[in-house]
Amino acid sequence: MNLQQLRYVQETIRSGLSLTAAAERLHTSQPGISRQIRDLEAELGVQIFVRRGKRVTALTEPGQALATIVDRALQEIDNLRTVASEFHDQDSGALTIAATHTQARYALPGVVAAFKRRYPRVRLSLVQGSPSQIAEMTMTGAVDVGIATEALDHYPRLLALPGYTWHHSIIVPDDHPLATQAKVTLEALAGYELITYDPAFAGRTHIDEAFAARQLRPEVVLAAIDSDVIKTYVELGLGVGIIAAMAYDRARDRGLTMLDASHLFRSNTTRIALLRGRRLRQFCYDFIELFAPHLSRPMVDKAMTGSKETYEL
Amino acid sequence: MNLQQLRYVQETIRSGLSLTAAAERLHTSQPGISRQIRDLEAELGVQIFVRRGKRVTALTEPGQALATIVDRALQEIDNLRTVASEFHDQDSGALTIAATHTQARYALPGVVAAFKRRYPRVRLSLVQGSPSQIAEMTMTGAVDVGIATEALDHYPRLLALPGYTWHHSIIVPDDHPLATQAKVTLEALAGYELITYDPAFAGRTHIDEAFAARQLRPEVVLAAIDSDVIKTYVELGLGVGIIAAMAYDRARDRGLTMLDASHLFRSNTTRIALLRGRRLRQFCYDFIELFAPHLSRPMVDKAMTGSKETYEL
DNA sequence: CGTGATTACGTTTATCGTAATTATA
DNA sequence: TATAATTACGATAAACGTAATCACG
Repeated sequence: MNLQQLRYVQETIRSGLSLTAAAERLHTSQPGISRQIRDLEAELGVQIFVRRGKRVTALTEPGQALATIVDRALQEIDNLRTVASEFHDQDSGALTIAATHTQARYALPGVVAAFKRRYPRVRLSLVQGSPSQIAEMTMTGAVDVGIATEALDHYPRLLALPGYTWHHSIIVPDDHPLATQAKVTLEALAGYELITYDPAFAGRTHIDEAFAARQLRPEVVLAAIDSDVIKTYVELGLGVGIIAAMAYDRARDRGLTMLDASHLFRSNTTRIALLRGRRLRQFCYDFIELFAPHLSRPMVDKAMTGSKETYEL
Repeated sequence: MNLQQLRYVQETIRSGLSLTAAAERLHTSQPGISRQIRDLEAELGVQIFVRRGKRVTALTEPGQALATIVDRALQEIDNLRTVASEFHDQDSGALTIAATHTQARYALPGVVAAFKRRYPRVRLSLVQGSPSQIAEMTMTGAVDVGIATEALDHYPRLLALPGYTWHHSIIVPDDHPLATQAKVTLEALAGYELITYDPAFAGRTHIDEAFAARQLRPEVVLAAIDSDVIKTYVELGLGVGIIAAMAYDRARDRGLTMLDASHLFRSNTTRIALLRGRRLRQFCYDFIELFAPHLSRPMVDKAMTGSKETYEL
C-alpha cells in the first residue's frame, strides 16, 4: 500500500468512477492508475470498484467504507504538509477563498485589503461560485474557506460558522412612489414587479418565505445572481429591487433610494465553511478573524474538534 | 512523502529517538532509516529531529506537532487494512488482548472459551502485563483491547469503558480467629499482618485509601501481583489475605475461608481500554460484549466517536 | 467503431543493504 | 575507543509511460 494508490482511488471516485478522467487530473497515464488500483485491491483482498467487463460502474460495499477512510488518511497527509509549512515560513503560503458574488463584491474587499497588508507574502486567491459549488470546493479541499449565506450548513462534513448577519433592503429610483413612504409593507411591495436574487443565492429563501406567509405572490421579473445587475435594472425602471443592505452605497448608487426592509424579511446569516479535520495555517485563522472578529482561533478550533452539530452563537 | 517514511519517524520516536533501535524493530537497515527521514525532512522543509552532530537528541517543535499527525495518518492506514479484512473474511483474523493476571486468570477464561466457540478461526492471543504496560500496548496498537482495573482511565488517547465492578474479600486459613467472626472491621483487620496486591494492581489503591481514612497503618508483609501467590502464603499462615472476590473458589481453595469485605473497601471497576480512532473488527466488538454484556457495538461506537471525557455508566 | 479499461514491455527511478566514513560521548 | 549516524555505492525492485489488446455501448 502506498499514498499514490490512495490518491488514485480518491481521484477516481471524485472523477465519477472514470480512470481516464482521474489520470488526466493527476497528470499521469491511465494504465498506471489501473495497475495501481488493482494492486491495492489485491493487497487488501477486496474489490473497491465494481467492474462490468472492462468498465468501472460503481463502488462496492467495502469500497464505500474504504473511501471515507482514504479521505481521512489523505487529509492527515495534507495536514502534515500544512503544519510543516507553518513552521517553515510562518508568513508565506497560499490562501484560497470561495465566495458568492455578494460576499466577494461587498463584504470581502475590506477584509482582503487588510489581510494583504498583514501578510503581503501570502498568495491570496478568491474564486466565485454558487453556494453549492462553494460547499463542494470546500469539501474537496480545493479551497481553504467557503463563504456564502445559503446552503453551507447542509453538509455534515463541513463546519459552518456564523460570520455576520444582515438584512435585506429595498431599492427604487429616487422618483418612485415608494421612495417617500415611511415604512413599506409586504402588501405594498407585492403590488410592484420585483427584481431580486436567484433562488439559490443571498437570502432569497427568506424573501420567498415572507411573501408566502401572507399568501402573497409577487411577480419577480428578474432573478439575478449579483446585486449590480439588480441595481442596473432598477435604475432602468424595470421594477423594485430587493438586495442585501450592504450592497447599497449612497455615494456610488446615485439615483437610487434605499428603504429599510429589516421588518419584512428574516435576517440572514452569512456563514464561513471549513472542512472538518483540515489543518489551517495561522494566517487562515487571521483571515477568518478579520472577516468575523468573534471567530478567534480558539473559537474555531473548539468548533472544529467539537461535535458534528451545527455551531451557533 | 511516503508511508514508509512516516513509519520510520513513528518508530524512531517510539524507540526513544534511536535510529538503530528503530531499524532493528522494523527489520531494516539503519542507513535506510536515516536516509528516508532526511528525505522527508527535506521535502517538508523542517527538521523533525534535533541532531547534535551525529546524534539524534530530541524532537523539534515542528517534530512534535508532526508526530501526532503521523500517528493519526498511520492509524487510518491501519484502519484501511482492518476494514478490508473485515470484508475479506468476516470470521477470521487475529485478536490480541492485554490483561492483568487477575483478569486473565479469573475473569477471562469463560469469555475466551465462549469466544473460541463462536470464532474458531480467529487467532486469539492474550498477553499479560501491569496496568501501565497494558495501557502502553493499547496505545501503540500492539493489542486491540486492554483490560485492567487500574490506570486505564488516565490516558486521554485511550477510551476506558467500565466492564464490571467487584469487591475485595478477606481470606484466612480455616482455623484463623477471624474465620468465625460475623462482620470484620477495618480496625480488627489492621491488627493482622496483611498479604495483598502490589500497589499498581487490582484495586490496591482502594485498600490503602480505606485504611488511611481511619488513620490505620496495617503492615503489608507481602505485596503480590497475582492472587495465587497471595493465597499460597495465606495458607502458609504468613498473614491475612485481601484479594478480589472472584479469585476465590470454594472447591479449589480448600483450607481457606473467605470473608466478605464489600463494606470495608470501595468497589473496583475493571475497565476495557480501546485506542481512540482505531477500527475494530466485528469479532472484537463481540469479545467485548461477551466480557461486558452492556457494551454492545452501538454503545462502544458511540463512546468512541464521542467527546474525550471519560465514559461512565 | 469509438470509448475506456487492461495487458505487455522497456525505461527510468527509487529503495535497500553493505561497506566505509565521520562525529560524539 | 566504542557507539551511533551519515555518506557512498551497487544490486534489486517498483513505478511509469508507450503501445497493443480487449470489452462494452
